[in-house]
Amino acid sequence: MAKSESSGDTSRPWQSYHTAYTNAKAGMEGVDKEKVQKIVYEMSKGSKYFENEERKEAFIKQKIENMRAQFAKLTAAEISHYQKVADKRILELEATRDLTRIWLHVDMDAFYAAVETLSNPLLKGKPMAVGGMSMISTANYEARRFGVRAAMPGFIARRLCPELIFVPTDFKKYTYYSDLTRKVFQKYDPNFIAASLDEAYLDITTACLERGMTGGEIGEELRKSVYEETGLTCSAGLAPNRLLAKVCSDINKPNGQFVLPNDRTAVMTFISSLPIRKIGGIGKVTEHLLRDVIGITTCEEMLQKSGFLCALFSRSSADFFLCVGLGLGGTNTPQVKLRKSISNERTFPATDDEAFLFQKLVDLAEMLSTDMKKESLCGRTLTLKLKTASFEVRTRAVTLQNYICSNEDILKNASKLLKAELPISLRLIGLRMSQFNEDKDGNPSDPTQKTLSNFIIFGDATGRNMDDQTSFCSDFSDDHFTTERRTVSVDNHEIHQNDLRDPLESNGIPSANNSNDVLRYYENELEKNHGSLDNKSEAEFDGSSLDNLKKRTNLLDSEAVSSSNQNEQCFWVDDYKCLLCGVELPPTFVEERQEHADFHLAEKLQKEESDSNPRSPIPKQRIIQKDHMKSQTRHKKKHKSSHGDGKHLPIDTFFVKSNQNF
DNA sequence: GGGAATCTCCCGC
DNA sequence: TTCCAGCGGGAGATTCCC
Repeated sequence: MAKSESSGDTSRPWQSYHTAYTNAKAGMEGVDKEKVQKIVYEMSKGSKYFENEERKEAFIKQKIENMRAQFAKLTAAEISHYQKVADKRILELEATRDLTRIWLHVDMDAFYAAVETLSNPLLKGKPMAVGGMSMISTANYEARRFGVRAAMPGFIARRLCPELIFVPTDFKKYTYYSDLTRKVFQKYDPNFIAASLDEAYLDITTACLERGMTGGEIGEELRKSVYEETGLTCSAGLAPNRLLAKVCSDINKPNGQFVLPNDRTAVMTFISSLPIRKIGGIGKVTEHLLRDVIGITTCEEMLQKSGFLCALFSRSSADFFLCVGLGLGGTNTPQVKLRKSISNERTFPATDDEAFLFQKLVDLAEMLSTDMKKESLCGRTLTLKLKTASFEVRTRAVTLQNYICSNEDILKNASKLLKAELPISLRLIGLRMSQFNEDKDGNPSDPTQKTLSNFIIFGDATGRNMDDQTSFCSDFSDDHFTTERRTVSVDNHEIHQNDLRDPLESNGIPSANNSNDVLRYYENELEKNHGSLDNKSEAEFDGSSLDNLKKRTNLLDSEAVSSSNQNEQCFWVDDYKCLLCGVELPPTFVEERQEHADFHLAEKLQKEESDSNPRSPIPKQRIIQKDHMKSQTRHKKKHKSSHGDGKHLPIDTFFVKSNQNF
């Protein structure tokens, strides 16, 4: 959605609509790019996705503006200083150049699509994509001629190519063929690095020496061997390091290879006109930042403008950019890296149906637990990922006292995180576990370090056992991250923690396989909670459908999970009339009702404040409200900072990639 | 101030 | 008709506690 610098022609707005799939990919030469852009734009315009892309684009624009302002403020003395810093760093990096290794990057051609064609020859020669209407994983070369490519929604792909054949993904099949290719790779480098199912890096220096062959000859032999073993073609790139080998493998795709000699001049010539976007780790955002702030579009310019890179970016980012300019990349075989996290996520039609959302959580917890057990993993940081109906992504994490891997433990903690976000309309839920037990033997460790999480979850930092704390953890008071309130007053009626326990708590967790059970369980819980309120005012409830029940109990439920909804003073007579002032607001006016309730709450607080004895305790509601505001402020601040400060580029990308590619 | 936890962002396949 | 994934990695910023 980049309404970027080039979007001057308002009669052709699609020209500024840049997405991952409007960029050229191998096999897309000759595609009418403008036609594709126009179709993609027309089909996306007005959607929630489109609106979110616009929001994201605005943030990037702001980032660029911030960095431009910094750029403009640089004094002559500062520029001179940073140039010296850069020159020194370039010399240091140059000294690390190693031209003794020969790296080969092998990339299978349209892998998933090729495998599918292999198992169904009728697909041969026809435009085909692997995936579904929502998203396609890859497309064969026939489909790419229409502009269809990976990471494109299927419905757009079909518009571009009406005769497109869709084939569902079958990872078992791809893994099988991937294993076959890896057996071949192993012959050339037993320590090869598998980057994905269809990509690998091989250090073939030893193979070249032992066989008296050049890198190019080995590349040809390896590709032939892969074809013989699998019936699939691949492309290869040969270069002195992984970063360059990766770039090279894309040059003669499909079924070809490119050799970059182990010679400094050859490397520097190769890199000189190379667009920065070709480098792994430089994506859309980084490309825009470098181009629009400093005017860098080629790798060579990284060196020419090295002083500005050092002035505007963090040390590690600048280092990465300078390495790119010098054509340096990884030459050593890195140690085998242990897995850092494991996750599951699922997309579904956007909904705010809490029973549905909790059922999704049940499913995800079970999947995650199964996956963790398969790999003998136990972790202590659980992250809940949410994508709202408007495509906003949120994550909420908790670090636990003990390492966990059981379905029950995951669910118990995940549901607490989710509860704190309700009510919410979501289109995706994900669960990720990290901070694994290092010994990987599945035995829970007992980290005794006192942490904020311990405090939050256990109410103290003594490291008491979770089971001992079950009821407390399930208490909604911990949703407010406080330790003192074990009951909450609702108009003089105390709701005990057990009355409001987590519907997915381990005691009585419904079967993950039976969504009806979950729904029934959830409904029971609603009714239980509701019962407490019934004591207050029978007149409010007319005992009708579950939907009405849910609507009516929403108020109370929300109190239990969100500190923003402390509207105890507000009751809706006949489900639409405020008991306090008589204003009529139907249940569908959720936000308006909330605002109205907040108004009464504020009114009440004001009254309490003026009436209260200065020495008496602060009213509970105020504590809650304050907690909430604090939390809100924190989120707002983060939001602002993460988008407002263009100085620090996410280095991770670079060094994640540098780890992979160097 | 340091360390841990949390959250967001970026990237690639 | 359908209407933008799932997974993994990690840096940087911020907040909080000690």
